[in-house]
Amino acid sequence: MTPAHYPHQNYLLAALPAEDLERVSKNLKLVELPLGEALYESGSRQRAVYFPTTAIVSLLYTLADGSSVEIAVVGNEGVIGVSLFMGGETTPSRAVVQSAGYGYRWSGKFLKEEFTLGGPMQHLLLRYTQALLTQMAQTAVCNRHHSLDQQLCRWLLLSLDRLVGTELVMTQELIANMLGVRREGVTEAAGNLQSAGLIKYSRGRIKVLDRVGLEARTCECYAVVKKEFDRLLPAVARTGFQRVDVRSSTCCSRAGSLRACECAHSRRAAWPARPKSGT
Amino acid sequence: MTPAHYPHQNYLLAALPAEDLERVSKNLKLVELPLGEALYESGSRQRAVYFPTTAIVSLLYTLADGSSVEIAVVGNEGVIGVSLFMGGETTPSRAVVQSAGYGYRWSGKFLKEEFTLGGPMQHLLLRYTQALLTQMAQTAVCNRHHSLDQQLCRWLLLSLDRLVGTELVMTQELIANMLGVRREGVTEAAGNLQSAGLIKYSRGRIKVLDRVGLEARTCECYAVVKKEFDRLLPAVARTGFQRVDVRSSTCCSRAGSLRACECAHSRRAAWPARPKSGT
DNA sequence: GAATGTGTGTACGATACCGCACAGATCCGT
DNA sequence: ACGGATCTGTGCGGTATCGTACACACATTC
Repeated sequence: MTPAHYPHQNYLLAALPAEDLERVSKNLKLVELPLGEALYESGSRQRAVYFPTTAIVSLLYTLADGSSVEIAVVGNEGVIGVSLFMGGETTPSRAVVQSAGYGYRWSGKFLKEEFTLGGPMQHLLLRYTQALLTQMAQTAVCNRHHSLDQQLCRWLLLSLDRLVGTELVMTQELIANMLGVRREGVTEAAGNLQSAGLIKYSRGRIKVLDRVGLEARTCECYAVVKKEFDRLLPAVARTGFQRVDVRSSTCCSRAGSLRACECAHSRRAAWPARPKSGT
Repeated sequence: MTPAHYPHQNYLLAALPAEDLERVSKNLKLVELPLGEALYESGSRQRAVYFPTTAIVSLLYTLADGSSVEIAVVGNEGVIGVSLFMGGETTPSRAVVQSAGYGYRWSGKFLKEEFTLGGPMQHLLLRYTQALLTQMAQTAVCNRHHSLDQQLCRWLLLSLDRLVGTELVMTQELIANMLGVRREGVTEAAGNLQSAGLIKYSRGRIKVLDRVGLEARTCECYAVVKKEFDRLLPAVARTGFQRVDVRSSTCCSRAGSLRACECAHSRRAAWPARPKSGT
């Protein structure tokens, strides 16, 4: 069971028109992204962008005292390294693989060439960046106003949306680093969710039992971010999917939204894994 | 004493090469931006971008329960309405004038035309957007990790950098809304700063007495954001200033950085008002 | 100079999270 | 089976901020 890899497992790449994807694909290189690997460090010059397919990457900021906070999370809906096309070349934050998997590496040289064409790729990258902007803004909001319980729900949902299945491999210690809180705080919050029957925790594995329950318990921040991603990057199923070997069946063709169907034939219908229930 | 207004009072516009600024200026419209005016509301379609000259604008997010948080602050170093060229047209946040003044309005139609040219204006707008990204990220960090005292210092400094002079007109109530805390909390924090001799407070007027002291007392977030703005938008003095009636004197010509000189001839050397002392 | 409104200072219990310390539980290599 | 490492649970005092309530200071108007 060695799963095949395709560029269109990343939604941004999948959203490209056929000819653009073909041109771009020539320079994409499939890379493994092991847990903990840093795709770039604070202030270091970035040489390439990464389009995750099965990996999840956190954008982290590390403070002078060593503590850290997650600024945003990127999975197969996005790209790591926006500063390359935004023009800054570096950022003060780091990008660390939070969940091991694969992704496509695209050299900065080719990226910039493609970007200056002003075509669909530029358009997609900029819209994605706006979505990222929203995610960061909402992280700021959430950090200020919401309880750790709520933030943990939000974080679980954001991760879940970028994964296959309902299990995440992640210690409480790591989650604490992401959320910028104590490990004990996460233990307590996770305990609350577990008693409520929403998740099942065991030594670095979190099984989500009741996604709808999580959505009910989280703050508005999750929905705001998700809605904005859906709004800004809606064209995926229309433009990309049907051309590359995923047959357009009824459930998929009606998409017009990043929201994927849950039917079995889709190699990755993970982001988002399900329609949002509440709002 | 009616001060004259020029597009190049905004640093982004000032950074444009002569011919570009000339072309762009034709469609710029000077507008007054009174305190409290909303340049756009959450989710509403934006029709134009604004380049503040003397006004300061806050990007605010308002929660379902009515409380609000400032996501970022924009003055004469930037532009309001990035979603217009990023492609989203709207954002979940609002833009509210925090300090009355003037700015230039640029219709979305002309903006998009100019943007697609891929020239200096596109370049500048994207780099500015990256700086904005950093500011938002750092706001998230700060909200998580730093004390209200520190955050107030950061906020005062960010505002001060975008103003002429050392006095801000702003009630504690409003500051509390920006920082997303109670008004009483601001009273206490401001009291601390006042006892320390750093500021003087009186009924909606804050006079900054010791800027260096504020910088010493604030968290690293301020310096990170400022440094990133300086790094991303350094070319102002080189490209823009010398052509438009500000003579390039020794102190200004060596700039190569947004950091303006403090000599008297500069119409607005307010952002940043002074070299940062610490770090 | 009295009345009203707006802005600021203070007080006090409640609470969420912190920092630390340590115990129990599970996993892994030998 | 054992020992060590890693992960999770719990307890406790400390602290920053919250929510609420209210008194005071200053400005404007009549």
